[in-house]
Amino acid sequence: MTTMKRERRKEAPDKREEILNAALSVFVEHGFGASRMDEVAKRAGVAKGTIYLYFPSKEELFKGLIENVASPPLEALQTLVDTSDADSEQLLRTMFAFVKRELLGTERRQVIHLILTEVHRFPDVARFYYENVVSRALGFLRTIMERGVARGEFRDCDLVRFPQLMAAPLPMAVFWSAIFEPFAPLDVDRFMDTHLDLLLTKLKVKS
Amino acid sequence: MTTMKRERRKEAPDKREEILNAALSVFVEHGFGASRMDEVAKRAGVAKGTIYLYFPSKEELFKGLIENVASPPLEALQTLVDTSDADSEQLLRTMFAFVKRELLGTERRQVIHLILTEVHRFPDVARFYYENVVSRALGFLRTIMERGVARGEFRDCDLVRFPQLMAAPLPMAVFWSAIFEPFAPLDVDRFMDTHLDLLLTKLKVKS
Amino acid sequence: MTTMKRERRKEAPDKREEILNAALSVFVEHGFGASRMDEVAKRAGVAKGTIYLYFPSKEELFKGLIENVASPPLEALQTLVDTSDADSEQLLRTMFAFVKRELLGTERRQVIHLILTEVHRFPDVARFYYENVVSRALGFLRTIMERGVARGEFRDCDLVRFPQLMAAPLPMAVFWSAIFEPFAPLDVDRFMDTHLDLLLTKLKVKS
Amino acid sequence: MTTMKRERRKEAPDKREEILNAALSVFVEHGFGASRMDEVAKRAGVAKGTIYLYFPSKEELFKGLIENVASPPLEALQTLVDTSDADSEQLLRTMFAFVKRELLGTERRQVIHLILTEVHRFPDVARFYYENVVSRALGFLRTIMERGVARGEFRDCDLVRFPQLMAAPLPMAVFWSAIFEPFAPLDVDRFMDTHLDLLLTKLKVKS
DNA sequence: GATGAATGAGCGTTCATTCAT
DNA sequence: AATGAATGAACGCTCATTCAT
Repeated sequence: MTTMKRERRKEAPDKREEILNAALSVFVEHGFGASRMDEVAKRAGVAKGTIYLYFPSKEELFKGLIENVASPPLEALQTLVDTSDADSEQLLRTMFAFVKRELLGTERRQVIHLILTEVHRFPDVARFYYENVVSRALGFLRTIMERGVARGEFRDCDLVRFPQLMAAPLPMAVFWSAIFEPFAPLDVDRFMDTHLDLLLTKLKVKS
Repeated sequence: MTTMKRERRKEAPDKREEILNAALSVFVEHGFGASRMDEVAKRAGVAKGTIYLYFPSKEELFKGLIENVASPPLEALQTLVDTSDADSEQLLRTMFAFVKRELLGTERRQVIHLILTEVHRFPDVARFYYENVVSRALGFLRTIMERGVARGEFRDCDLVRFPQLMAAPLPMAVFWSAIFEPFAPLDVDRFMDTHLDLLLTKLKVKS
Repeated sequence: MTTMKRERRKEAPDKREEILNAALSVFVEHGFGASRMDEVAKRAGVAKGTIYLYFPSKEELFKGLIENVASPPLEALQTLVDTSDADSEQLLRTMFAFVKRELLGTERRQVIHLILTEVHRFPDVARFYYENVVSRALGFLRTIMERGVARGEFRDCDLVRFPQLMAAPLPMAVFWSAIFEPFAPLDVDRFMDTHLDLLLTKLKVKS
Repeated sequence: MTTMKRERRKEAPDKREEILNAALSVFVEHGFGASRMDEVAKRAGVAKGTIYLYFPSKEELFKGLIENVASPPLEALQTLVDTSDADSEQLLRTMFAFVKRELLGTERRQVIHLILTEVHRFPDVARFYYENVVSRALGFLRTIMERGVARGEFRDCDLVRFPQLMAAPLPMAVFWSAIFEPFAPLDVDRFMDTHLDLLLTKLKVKS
């Protein structure tokens, strides 16, 4: 009856979002298969059935989670690639900085690990992830390279056909952090920098 | 009933080994969570209960299995690195050929995938793996590079400090094959060649 | 808010009736157990909660519904039996024609099926049904027969004591249609005609 | 250690049979849909999972139950029809006596009711029931009639084409017993006798 | 009265593990 | 040692019912 009666309402943090956050933490902690909807519900502060008002199944919840986590950085990258007027080297440097900061430097790193370890048993999700995330991200890399070649800033080489090679340190870093970090830490920043240097050495050499 | 006690062990084609082999194939096919002890038993040709005479639980079976599958390729690499009298570039090329043929070109690729996807749930296995497999393999790479630099064949660069970078395409290729192959195939051989070319461009440039 | 109290009831096209109609169609389609209140609400054009303003539970909704669906055909039969001046055979033929046309030839067939399959779970509905529907309908048959015997048109036989026998093809036809129709269709019209012929053969034989 | 240690073993009443009996009593009591596997297990004196060692699903358990209940009388009828050397009227009388005694006079009556009320939601089971029970039983009736006609004992009439008509009192009796028995009992024996008389009146008249 | 988001008990099914033989 | 029938806890999902608005 007082004005504070329901603190929840003040924030009204979108129940869907709450569920996604809860799912994120539970899935990251236990993996998708070992996570129980009961626990997602408990952490989200809702009843089990409520989850199913927002997501038709556990698998769709997983998809929603992927989308939720991947969208902001993808949009940011899209904007970067579309609007930057820097030269290609600078653009690539900016992109690597972004990946270090936004992907490897946040909990998103764990989500990538989650996806990579769980997705193979759900072909449906795998396809979704490929089409909505992976191919878009690789497309950005390919665009940068093709543009660099067209402008005469980059050398034309097989890297253009294998953007996966430019992205290869990402899974390595993600897995290393998730598995070996406690006893064999990796300086992810310098690791990425070294890779960037490797790429630029190739791309900038006059052929 | 008692005088036969010793002979029995001789005849048995090592039931423990049979179970481990069966487990390997089942786990590779379905992953840890989705594998059923029933199927392991069936493939091993034993009763379900028998597995529990050799391994106290499904987890221990997995651990026992995973600690036993990396030795042969490592021995081959050890020999290669120790005995080759080729120049450093040639040695690196031989090593890449070996990885393409023995790791990525066989079912071992799926074993690597299995390990990468499941090992984070077994920290002690992770440690075992790091110490006995990963650090040894990375050590080979580091050795080749250091030797190359010492001989003046390779340029001294940060790659020496990040052998993980030379190995980064391995997890990428393994995951790509396991997850996206059906709808976005990757030419793993050319993928690895391109990476090798990338490395050599860096290592061979006169600074 | 209060002066409108009476008018509301006038405008509303009897929401209770809407719900009952919706419930009838849903229950007929799926049976009691498989019917969802959600769908009843949707077909009635009301919110789920609204149903509970008119019926305290799904069971009571079903009971309210089932007690209200048998009257019109009974009134028609009542009129038929009371006013017809045809001879007894003709009256019986008219009655069978009515049953074929009005019960077996319309969706009412499915309503009968619904009642027969679900009523055993609601003993008070069963009693209501016996007293208000079944015994009345059987009474018509008995009346026709007794009158036929009294007039010397029908032979006096045990059929008079078992009007259920004259009605027995009804449940058979209803169930056959509901269960076996797709792979073993029954020509219900000729089925009923054959039964009528059977009855008349008995009733008209000079003893 | 004593000889009585496990009384269970003495009877060893076939766990599958125990489960079927339990299922019979539970399904008859609550209907198929409302029955819980938990309760079947409890009444069978086994764990829930044990049921699934014998039946792959609740629906298959239902099928097993139907088969189990229907087989013995069907075999008996088969033998009767195949081996009897009585005349057709006598054979029909024997058959009706059998139905009265073995179907309507035992718990099988309730199983028939169960099937008729539940089967329409499981097209699979419906087909199974039609093919394994209904069409066989109707086949017996048709055989008797055709044989009777061929021998000149029965009149050739539409009854031959509608054996369902000869069986029509069965669902009527089953439902009456299940629904109205408490307040309007039906003398099922005389009911069936009257029907038989009705049939014979038709079949024996010289056309 | 009317709404519909939220609830949570309930169910069929699975499968790692046990244990009497 | 070896078996495999039996166990029962666990889980994803449903849906009748409630209740704050």
